[in-house]
Amino acid sequence: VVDQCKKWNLVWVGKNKAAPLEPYEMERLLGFPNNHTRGISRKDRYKSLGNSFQVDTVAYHLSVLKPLYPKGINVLSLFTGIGGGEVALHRLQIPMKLVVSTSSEASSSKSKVIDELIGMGFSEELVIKAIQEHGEENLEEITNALLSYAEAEKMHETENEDINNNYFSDDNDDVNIFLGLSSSDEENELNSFHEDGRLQDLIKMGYPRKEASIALERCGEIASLAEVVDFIFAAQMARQLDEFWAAPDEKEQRRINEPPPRRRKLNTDIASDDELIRLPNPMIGFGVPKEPGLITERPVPIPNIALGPPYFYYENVAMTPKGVWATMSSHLYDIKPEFVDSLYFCAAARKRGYIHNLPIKNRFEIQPTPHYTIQEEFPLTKKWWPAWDKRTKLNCVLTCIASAQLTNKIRKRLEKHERDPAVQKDVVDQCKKWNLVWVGKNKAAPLEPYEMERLLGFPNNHTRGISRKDRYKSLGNSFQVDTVAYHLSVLKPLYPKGINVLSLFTGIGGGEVALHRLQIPMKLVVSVEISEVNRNIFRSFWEQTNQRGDLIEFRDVEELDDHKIEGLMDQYGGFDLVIGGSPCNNLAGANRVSRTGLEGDQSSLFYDYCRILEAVRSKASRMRR
DNA sequence: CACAAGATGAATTCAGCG
DNA sequence: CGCTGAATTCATCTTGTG
Repeated sequence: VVDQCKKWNLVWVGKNKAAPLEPYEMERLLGFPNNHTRGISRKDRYKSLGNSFQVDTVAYHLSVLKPLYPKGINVLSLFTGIGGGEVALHRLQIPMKLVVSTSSEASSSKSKVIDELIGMGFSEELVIKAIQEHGEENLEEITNALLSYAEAEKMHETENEDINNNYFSDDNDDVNIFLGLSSSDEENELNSFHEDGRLQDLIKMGYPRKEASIALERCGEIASLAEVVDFIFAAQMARQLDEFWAAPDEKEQRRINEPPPRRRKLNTDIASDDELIRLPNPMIGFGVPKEPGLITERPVPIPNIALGPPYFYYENVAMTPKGVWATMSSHLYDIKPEFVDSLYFCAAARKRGYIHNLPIKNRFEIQPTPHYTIQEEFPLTKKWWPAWDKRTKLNCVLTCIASAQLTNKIRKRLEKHERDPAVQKDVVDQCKKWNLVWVGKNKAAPLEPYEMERLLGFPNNHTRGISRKDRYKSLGNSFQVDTVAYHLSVLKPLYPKGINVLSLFTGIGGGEVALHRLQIPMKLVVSVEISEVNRNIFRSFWEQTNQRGDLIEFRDVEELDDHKIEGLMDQYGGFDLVIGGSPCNNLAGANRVSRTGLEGDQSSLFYDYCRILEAVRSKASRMRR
């Protein structure tokens, strides 16, 4: 195994889980700023990074230039690549008055060269001006033009200061003052990225050790100190607000679940009127933290037959074909679904319906809470976010992402017509459609898997070790952990000693992660999941978090017949929670091919959820007798 | 075989308005 | 109440490449 690890340069990212480096990790190893190569295909990122300088080494050699050229240097950069030399000079704080860059890769490097010119030490206005005057095709003329500009540029030397300091993180002015560190100290600080170091600093700054270490765990090791501080601060704010909302006034609560007091028009549809379930607006279910409209009693009480325990929790997409939720509700004891949009819990929308028989009083959030806006969740994007892109929330995380070509197209369009409102609107539309974030000048890129993990409330690297495509698919199909945890939080006081969980369609274990983060011990988890990669991820999580309970895995819901269920319940004393979200393939709006409704090939597995739930409930009632 | 890229709309909701 | 346009959406399939 070690031989293989050496051969392929693997690192250990989980129990028995060795994975190749991610592009952003290579960037760090080679001394590049975060996201330096982002916006091109993964393959190209590896290729470019593999062909690049190690910045610290080169910088060591180049450092002798610093006293020689206090006012800056002119650079002719051959075979520039991703600009390792320029990055080295930049980090040495040697001003680059001029960079003329050439590259042997003609086709793909043109815009890359332009990016270098802009990103490294050159005034962006000048580069844009040169491009506009000479067309982006003619590299020679552009560089000539820049040469002549350079003369004029000599006058104001210190102009470029604000382009600097995009290393590793965001605008950390506040933290800087707070820590009382000089900027060079801080750079070393951030550069070392030592976990203990960051923890020590946080404690020194007066944060409780536990809070600090939770925040570190949640933010992940690539987060800067500033990000972590931000995170803790937001969590503290959230707690205060939580206390504020803990005593809700019972008056203004009627606008929640489908209030229409009068009958609608006479209508001959088969499944209309009572059958038709309308989505609430705003989609806050029985209430969400930090928003008005919290209620503590269900408007429609749970039928006696469905009262828990055992409790159950069913989830699926909110926007289904018509009548689907009415059908699902009718098969789940006529309980009205609770529709919640996860944008009230994190920085991304996720409209989902939940049918459950849990109490809804005294819910609480898990700490620390995620950030509520894109720019706070991903501070690195703040620097590049155009003023005309008004988004503060992302759209729903799906199973597919945009190609790197789209990033390229967007950049080229913006380099030409940055100020054209029509182009801006078109770009924003594309960004919304593909859920892009700004990671560089004119550079809008899709989210990385680890960023999706953060958005959805999973620990860093939760899905690591499988192919990128599978990571996106598994994450797109998952719960938003904070949302689910908010609903499940009522179980905590009920089961201080832990619970037995039957987890259907486990996926990557969103429900279990929620329980884990609620610190509700899981004495037993019986998990059913068809996909092998997902089972591996979940088992990894189980081992990594040192769970003491038993984990029993099944592949298919078909395997779980009444006999097996009763056997398990006899052996372990029954289940306390049945949790799962059945496949949404045939219900989801993004499906152009087989959106065939609840009776579709995969989505019809909903009926297996019902069958198994009923088996569990009837056995439980017999066990009580 | 794995993966990246590209092509492939419709169902549903909602705000706004007459 | 009906209309219109805009916005959103836990995706699938084929093809080319290495």
